[in-house]
Amino acid sequence: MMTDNSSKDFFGNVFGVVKKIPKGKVTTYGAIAKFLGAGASARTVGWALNKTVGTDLPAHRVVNRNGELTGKLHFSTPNMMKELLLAEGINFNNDKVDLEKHLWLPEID
DNA sequence: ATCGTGACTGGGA
DNA sequence: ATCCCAGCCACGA
Repeated sequence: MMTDNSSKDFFGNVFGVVKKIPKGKVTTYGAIAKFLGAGASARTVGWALNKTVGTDLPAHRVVNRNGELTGKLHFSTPNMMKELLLAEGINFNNDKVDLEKHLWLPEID
């Protein structure tokens, strides 16, 4: 439930969605932004996730539209993000996530 | 209050 | 195919 600070701030919404990403799946910034109604504020989504680093939020499951681990440099180590995804059974196409297989879209719970 | 920045996206050259 | 440019929203100073 979103009785917490969720749905109050854009950040809260992002956190809630990211937490709902199933294991072995990934989503894109644009998908989250669009789900929140912002649509074009995909940049703000990533920026919000920047604050989530060090929290329980699986930010490593969020990639850009091309499936690239754009935020890998924001993690503790650049290789951690890919390692985490690999550990979840996500397939990689070179250094990009196979969105066709693992793309997950947020939905109203 | 204004200005600048950003883990993005889409379209054009 | 790749590279560059402009637009978009939210937050910090």
